[in-house]
Amino acid sequence: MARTLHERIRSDIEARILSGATSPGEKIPSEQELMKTYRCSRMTVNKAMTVLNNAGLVRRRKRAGTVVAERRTEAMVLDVPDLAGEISNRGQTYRYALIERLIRKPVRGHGDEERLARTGELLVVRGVHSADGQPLAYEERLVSLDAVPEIAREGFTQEAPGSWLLRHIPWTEAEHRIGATPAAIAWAALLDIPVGGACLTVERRTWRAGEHITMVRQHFVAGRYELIARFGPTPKPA
Amino acid sequence: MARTLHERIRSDIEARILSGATSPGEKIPSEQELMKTYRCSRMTVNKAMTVLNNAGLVRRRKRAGTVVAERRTEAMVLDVPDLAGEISNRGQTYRYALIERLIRKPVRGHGDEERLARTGELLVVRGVHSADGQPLAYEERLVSLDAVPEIAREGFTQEAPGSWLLRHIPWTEAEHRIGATPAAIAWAALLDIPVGGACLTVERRTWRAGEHITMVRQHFVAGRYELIARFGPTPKPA
DNA sequence: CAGTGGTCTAGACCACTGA
DNA sequence: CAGTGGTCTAGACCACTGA
Repeated sequence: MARTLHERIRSDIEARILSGATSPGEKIPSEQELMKTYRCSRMTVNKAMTVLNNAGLVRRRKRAGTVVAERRTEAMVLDVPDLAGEISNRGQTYRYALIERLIRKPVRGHGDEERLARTGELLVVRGVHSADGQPLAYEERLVSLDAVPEIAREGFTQEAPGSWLLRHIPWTEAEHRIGATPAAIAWAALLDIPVGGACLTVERRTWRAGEHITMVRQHFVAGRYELIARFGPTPKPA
Repeated sequence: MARTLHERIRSDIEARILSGATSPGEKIPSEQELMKTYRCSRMTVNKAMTVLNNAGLVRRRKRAGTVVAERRTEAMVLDVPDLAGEISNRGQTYRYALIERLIRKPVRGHGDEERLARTGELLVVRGVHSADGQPLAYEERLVSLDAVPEIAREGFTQEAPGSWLLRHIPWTEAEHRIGATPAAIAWAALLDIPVGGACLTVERRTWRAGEHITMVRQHFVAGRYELIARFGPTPKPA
C-alpha cells in the first residue's frame, strides 16, 4: 500500500490524525516543511494535502496554515450519527436507558462476535434511546475489549456506548446495512409498540485502521427516524 | 462556478458525459489534445482528469487512453439502484407488473408534485417489482414531463420507469430518505403481506443539472431487501 | 514501438491573512 | 509585510499496452 510518494505522505498524515496523535485544531507542518521532510517538490506535497482537505480531515487557510479538522462533518454522505446530539439539536430531550450490560466471551460460531473478539472478551450493551420520553430505538451493541479495553470501566447507565465511542475512539471505516424488521417479542414492549410492528433496522460495523471496534443493531420505531443521503457525480468541494 | 482552469476543464467534460453527449465506452480527447484545446500544461489537464477518474465518470488506461465509464459503479457510497439488474445479478428472475399509469396535472398544494411539474404535467406510474415470482417492492413514481417529455410515449407494461430513466436520462444529483412504514391498505395485498406489516421505505428524488426529474417512493417487504453503505476517511481509489 | 497516462521536479505568480 | 496555500508551467522519466 501507498506505493507513490504523494500517497505515502497522505497516509502518513492521515494515520497521525486518525490515531489521535494530532488533535483537532492542531497545526500540521507547512508545505515547505513537508518538502524538506520528504525531500520532494511542492506539487507532490500539495497533491497529498489536497486529498486530505477534500476528505475533510484537515482545514487549510492561507497564511494560517493547515490544521486538523474538527471531528466528522456533513461532508460524509452517510455519517455515524450521534443520536444524543441529533435529538438535542431538534430541541427534544434525549435520554438513554440501560437494559443490560455484561462482559463475556464471544459465542462460538457466531461470526460477528468472533470477528470482534479474536482473543479476548466482548462488552455487550442493550439499551433504549428516547426523545421527549417517547421510545425511539432499541439497540444491541457489541464492543471489542481487545480494541477498546478502557471501555470496560464504563457503566453506560446514563450515556449510550455509541456517544462514548464517538468521543473517545475515532473510527476510520464504517459499514451500514439498512432494512426493515417486524418488532420482536424481546424488545417490542421496550419501544411501546406491538410485536410485529414495523421498525427501521440499522446494522453498523465500524473499524479503526482496519481493526474491528464495534457492531450495533438499532431498531427504530417506524416513522420516528429517517436516514438521509445526498449525492452527486463529483464530490463537492469542502 | 468553475473559476479555475482545471475546474473548467473538469466541468466541461463532466457536462458532456452527464448530458449523454458522449456515451459509455466512447473516447475522450487525450491529455495532449486537451492541452492544445485549453492552451495549458499537462499537469492542469491531468488534475481535471484525475478528479473525473476518482469520481468514476471515466476510465483511464495507458496507451488506450481515456473513455467514458459504464453507467454508475460501486464507487458511489449510495447509488440509484437498478432493481432489474440487481435481481438478475443475484440469479433470480425479475419481473415488473404495472398497476396504473396516467398523465395528469399536479395536485395543488402538494409540494412534491408542484416542484416536479412547475408548468406542465406529470407522469404517474404505480407498479410492483418481483423476484422469482415473489413480490419485492411496490412503487409509486412521479416523472416531470417538462424535464422528460419523451417518456410520455412509454407504456411501462413490462419495464419499470426507473430502468428506462437510468438508460435514457443521466441523473446528476440524488437524495434518499430511508425509513420504515407499516404496509398500507392500498398496497399490502399487492405485496402479499398483511396490512401493517413492516416495510422498508425508500423515497428518492433525482435531478439532472439542478432540474428535478423524478420522485419515487418504494416499499420493500421487510427482510427481502437491504441498503448497504460503506465509507471511510479518504475516498477509495478506483 | 509509439502513444498514453502516472508521477515528479523546480520553478513561478498570486491572493489571502495573521503577526 | 511575510508566510501560507492555490494554481499553473514546461519540462522529465517511466510503465504500460495496443497497433
